Amino acid sequence: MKQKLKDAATSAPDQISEKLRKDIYSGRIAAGAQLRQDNLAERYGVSRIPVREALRQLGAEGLVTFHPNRGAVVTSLSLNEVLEMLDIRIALECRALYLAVPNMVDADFESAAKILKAYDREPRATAWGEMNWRFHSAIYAPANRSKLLAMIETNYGHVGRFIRVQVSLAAGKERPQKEHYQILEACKEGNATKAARLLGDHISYTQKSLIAAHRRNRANGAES
Amino acid sequence: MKQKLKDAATSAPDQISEKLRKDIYSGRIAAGAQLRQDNLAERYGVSRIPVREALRQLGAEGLVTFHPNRGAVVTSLSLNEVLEMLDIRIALECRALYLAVPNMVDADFESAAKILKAYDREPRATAWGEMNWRFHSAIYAPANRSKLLAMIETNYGHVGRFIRVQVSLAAGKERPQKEHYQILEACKEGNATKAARLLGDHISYTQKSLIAAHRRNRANGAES
DNA sequence: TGAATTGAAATTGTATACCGTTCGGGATAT
DNA sequence: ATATCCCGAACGGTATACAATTTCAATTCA
Repeated sequence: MKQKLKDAATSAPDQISEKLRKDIYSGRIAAGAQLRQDNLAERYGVSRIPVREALRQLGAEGLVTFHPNRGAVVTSLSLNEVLEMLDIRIALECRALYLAVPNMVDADFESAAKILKAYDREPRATAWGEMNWRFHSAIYAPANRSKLLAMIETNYGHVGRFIRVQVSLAAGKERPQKEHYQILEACKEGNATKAARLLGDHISYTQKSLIAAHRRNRANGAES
Repeated sequence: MKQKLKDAATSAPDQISEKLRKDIYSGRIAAGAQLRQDNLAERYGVSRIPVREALRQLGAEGLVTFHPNRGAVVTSLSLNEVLEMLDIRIALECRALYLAVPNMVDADFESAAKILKAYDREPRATAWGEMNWRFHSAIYAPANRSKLLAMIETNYGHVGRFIRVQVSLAAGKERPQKEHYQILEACKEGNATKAARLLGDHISYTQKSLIAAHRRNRANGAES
């Protein structure tokens, strides 16, 4: 478990926060988990100082929450908060797509179509999340707005760990894929407004799936 | 210059980052300024450790930029980066307004109108920025999306220090105010789509003003 | 039996000390 | 005069040490 850091390529806090970010995004460190400074310091072979700085960074990104004198835990979001993050996804991604459409060339359509075809052939549900991101980021890339795209990626990663399990199994991939093809078609037509509207509906459907899944859990599982 | 921190209300890094944030937003610490850890530590009566943690937080928010082994400086944005931040403003604020309109009641219209009237009567250009924010945040509030609103506020604050000087003087307040009244009118009609469109045009006009101001500066001032 | 208490271990928070890098100025060489 | 080198001061980065707080279990008291 003890993994050394590369020396001096980037600063220690940055390396640590990057590793933690991945672990949190991927779900290897679950929501609500305590992040003990001593553990992390020993794992990365450093003192607690750079660990604390990494945690502060992640705190500012919203990935971890600080409790005064009680340390940091991986942020855990309520259903309503996840729905709000999806609202933010709608805002950012629709704008990015709207700006991207006028800049798209044939190569962009082809690479996006290629991703969708691979998606069709992919049987493993665990890989769908990655393919979904590859499609979405591919159609936003022509917007050529690095800050906007960075925000989208952060937001997407953050919300991902809460929707992967429930949605990809519950909603399957048929309907999302159909919508992906429709969005790509609107892009080919050069109709930015239509593409953005379809994308909004697409993400909004995720919101509805989440709400439905939550209602189902409430009905089946224990109360609370 | 030495200002003590309140004891233990919130953590020292949080208090320090909050003060620094205000100083940067208000322009009291200019873009590009070096943030010396010793100075800040002495000013706040603490060691460099909590100062460094505060800087890391601000770094994650994009307000300061770290140069390895050379410390932190207040982030400075190019024209294109400011324009991109305004694109993000359009994305987030149009969505917030779109979600807010269906939730608005008469009291919301009245308080927004009151802000606009006070804005009309305000002669000091330095106060316009604050009034502008009061109007904008007032019409987004009924969306009842705390995370979205927090993102909007962060983004607005961040971009503010780059546009205040040039735009408020160059564009005056006549045209923005006219647009504010039009937006409020669309809200009263309950036409969320129209309100969002007008808001997008409103912010987009800021982009155009910035570009024009930049072109003017280029023409008048020194080369580079 | 159960609630309140206390004290030690665990953990966070921060000051101090030390190491490594960067930067600027002066000496030397061309 | 200009360029290069070197050294020392200044500064950033992090390990260590210590102080403060929380936690939890054992103990005491009702």
